[in-house]
Formats: sequence, structure tokens, C-alpha cells
Amino acid sequence: MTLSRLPRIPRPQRLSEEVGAVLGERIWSGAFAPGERLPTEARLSEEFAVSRAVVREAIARLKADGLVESRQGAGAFVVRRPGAGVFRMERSMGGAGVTGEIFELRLIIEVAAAERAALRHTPVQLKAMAAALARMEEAVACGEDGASFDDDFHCAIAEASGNPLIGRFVAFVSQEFSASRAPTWSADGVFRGLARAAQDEHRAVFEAIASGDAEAAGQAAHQHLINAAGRLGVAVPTPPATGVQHVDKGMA
Amino acid sequence: MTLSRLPRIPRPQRLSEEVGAVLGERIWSGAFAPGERLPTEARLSEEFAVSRAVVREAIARLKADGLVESRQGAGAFVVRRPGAGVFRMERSMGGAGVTGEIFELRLIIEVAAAERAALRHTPVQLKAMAAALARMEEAVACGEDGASFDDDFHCAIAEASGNPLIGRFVAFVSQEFSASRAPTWSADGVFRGLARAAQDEHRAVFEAIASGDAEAAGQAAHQHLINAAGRLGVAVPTPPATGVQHVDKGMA
DNA sequence: ATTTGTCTACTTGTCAGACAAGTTTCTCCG
DNA sequence: CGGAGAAACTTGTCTGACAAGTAGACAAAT
Repeated sequence: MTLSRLPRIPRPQRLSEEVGAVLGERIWSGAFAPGERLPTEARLSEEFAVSRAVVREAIARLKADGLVESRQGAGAFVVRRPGAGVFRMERSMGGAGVTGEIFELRLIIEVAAAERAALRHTPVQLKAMAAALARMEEAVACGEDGASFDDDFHCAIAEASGNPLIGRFVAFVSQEFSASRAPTWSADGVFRGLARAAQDEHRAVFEAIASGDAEAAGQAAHQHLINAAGRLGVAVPTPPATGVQHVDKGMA
Repeated sequence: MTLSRLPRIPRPQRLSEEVGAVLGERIWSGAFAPGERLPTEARLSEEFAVSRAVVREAIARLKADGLVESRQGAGAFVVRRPGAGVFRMERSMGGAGVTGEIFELRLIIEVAAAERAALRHTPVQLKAMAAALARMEEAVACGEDGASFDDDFHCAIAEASGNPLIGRFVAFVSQEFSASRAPTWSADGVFRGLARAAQDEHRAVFEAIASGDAEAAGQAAHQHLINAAGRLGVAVPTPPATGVQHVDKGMA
């Protein structure tokens, strides 16, 4: 077998990572306002009781993230509009409730991707989707873990949207999210038929795309993601807004 | 007041940035294969003729990008799936044709944001949108550059979507894109009425959001982005029907 | 022969101190 | 009052050192 990943025991976090996380949080929370100057490296190394090298590495990370800019002789400054330059998810945003928000973003982008894939897919891309689908089918039949094929399927759809940015973005979000996909494909999940249900939805999406019906593809993708959220026990803060919003137009 | 930008002169690149760029390119190009171990810091500092501290900062940047992982005592390794962990745009994508793809992504996400903002906006967020709108109005009247208020307006809408991820993503894409927004707000653009037209569209989006009409907000945002692309001479590869169709399905 | 324990060389993480280069601030002279 | 220049900071880079952790070899035990 592939000796799988995940150092189950959390290795002692590097000092520079801790310092970087604290500083990043202060910036995101607004404790360091945009445009403001950070304390000097000497000051920070004193505050955190670490060497200046550690502080410098932490700041290097923030610079790589596009959160701060430093000018020799002047200091390090919080960038005017933090968050531009790079988009990441995991860090510095309270963990609670985030999953639902990630799902909402997936819903938006993957539905759009499915619609476009229905209209633009090439034979090669369709074959890639079919291959991922077949592998998942096999996994369901054998009771194995098909999570990575699940990833592949979603990414193949995004690739077929014809817009590489959409493909990369879905790949990115999928990765960020793959840990939470486990319950569906765990032994227990397969036993309870979750994998089977997901697979049926996958096929519906695939057939809609293959037949070139954009609207059906979008609806199938939408339904799949809503159901997937339900299988994970995640509340997606969207349903009233997206699918059926014409219903509550009456009020107000 | 705020002495704004002046880094038009390419400031002397930091050594660590140069080294980091070279290493990053080697990884992206595959010269360092996924899973492979990087040369040791000592070896790299020798190769680049810089101190180990510089190499360490360069590697810190790569770690922040999620390209490499280092284990004390073992070495630094190229991550198995480079590119996961962060989402950037500038890298590894030639400039041609990309603008249209960015626009398509904006179209997808900002239309969805406008729909949600119509349903979820708070009074404070509405006020932020109104403020940005007013400043743009002023800029149009005075013939000044309102590009940054344009940014603010779009970001305020995304913020009001109630999903911070959407807000950050729009901020991210906006930034990546702000350079291309210049033509609308340049002296020539203002003269030719481009800014005026954009402003009318902005107001339409705002009013739809303020009135809580998600469908109208989505359509207005869709129209605005299509027109904005037209003003820039960019072709958005989106069939006219697609952008909003998942909203009004079921409507007769 | 296989397993186990130990040892050693190597690599990254952290520290301390130093100097160079650039910026800001204040002083002092005109 | 204004400007030149010195002084104080601050970041960028270098050097050397030690601690912590890893990997491979080697020896001992079963």
C-alpha cells in the first residue's frame, strides 16, 4: 500500500510559524490597521522572546502572503488592502462555521463550472470525467475509498469548463476540503449507502453534461452539493437564496 | 494627504526574493519533482553565493506558498501536489487571453455575491456601498480617478454577501484586476463617457440590492460586468444565457 | 538471519552579534 | 525661517555557533 500521509501526532510547531500565525491574525483582525507600521523586528523578537531570525522568517511568510511590505530602513507596513495577492483559506479565520461558507463558495463555482462544461466540454475531457466516474463506481462496489476519485471527478468537470482559472480554483477548494469528504467514503459511510447516493448524483451530473444540457447540469451539480453538505451534517447558508428564491419573493 | 504610490522604479530586489523566485520556478517547471528533496541549505547558499539566512528566508516563502515542506533533521521536500494550499493568479499563466478568463470568474462570483447581498445585507454594509457609490459619483463629476472607489464598491457588495470567503475572494480578484480597470477612469475614458456609463450600472446594482431583489441584483451585476468587459475590449467567453440562469430556473 | 539498540554524520531550527544600506528625525548653522 | 548635515533607527545580509531531530551504518542480542 501507499504509506499514507498525515503525521497523526502534531509535530511541535516551529517558532516562526507560531509567530507568523499570531502576526497574521492581528493583521486580519485589524489590530494592525492597513497601512500601519509593524513594530520593529527587535521589538517583536523581544515581545515573543525569540531571536530576530525567527521574527524575520515569520515576516517573510507574511510578505509572501502579500499581507505586509517592508522597506529597508523604514520598517514593515501592513499592505493597504490585505488579502489581495494570494487567496488561502485555512489560516486565521475562526474554524467554526467556515465549512458551510466553503460549501457555499463551492456551490457557486461548481454549479457554474458544470453549466459551462455542458456547453464546452471536449471529448478528451468527457473521457476524463467518465474515467473518474468509473473508478468511483468500482470503489463503491468494492467498498473501497474513492475519495480521491471524487476529487478527480469534480476537478475534471471544472477543467472542462474551458476556463483554466475555474479548474485551478476548484482544484484548490477541493484540496482544502478533501479532509471533510472522508465520512462519505469511510467504511461506515459506504455501509450506510452514502457513497452509493453520492455516486448516483455524480452520474446525474455527468449525463447532463454529456448531453450538453447546461441547465440540467447546473441543477444536478447544485443538488449534489446540497446533498453532500447534508451527508456531512453541514448547513449551507444558501438554499433559500439560490435554488428556490422566487418562492420568497412574495414576502417583503 | 496620504502620499500615495511611488514604487514605479523597480526597487532593488531583495536577495531572498531572487533566490525564492529561482527555486519556485524550478519547482513549478518540474526541475525539482514532487516529493523530491531539495538540496541542503548549505548547498544552496553555496550555489547562490549567499548566506544561509537568505536561503532560509527564500525557503520560508516557498513553505508559505505550500510548495515545500521541511522536516528538521531530514531536509526540505517538494510537496506532493504543488499548487494546493494557495490560489494565486499571476504565476505560470501568460497574459494573453487570461483577462477574459478572469472576467468570467468575476462574473460567476460577483453575480452570486450581488444576489446574496440583496438578501442578507446589513444597514452598515449598505451604507458602505452607498459611500463608495457617492465617491465614484463625485469622481465622475470632477473628472477624477475613481478606480479605487470602484474597487471599494465591488468589495462592499461581496462583503455584504454574508460570506467572508466571498468577500475575500472578490477582494483578491479585484486587486489582480485593478490595473485593467484604468481605461474606464482615465482622462480619456471619462471624457468618452465610459465612467458615466459604469456609474449608471453601479447605481442599478445598488438599488436592486437595497430593495432586496436578488434576481434584479444578479442581473444588474451581470450586465455591469459584461459591459465593463466591453469597455475594455475584452471578450468574455460566456454565452449570454448562462450567468444567471440558475437563479431563475423554475420561473415561467 | 533477523531483530534490536546504539552511534555517528548530516540537516534543519534557533540563537547571538555584527556590519552595510537605507530612512527618518532632529539639530545646528546660515 | 530654511536647509544641510549629523545622529538615531530599521531592515538586509553575513558569520559562527549550538540544539533538536533524522537517517543510515554498525554492533549486539535473540
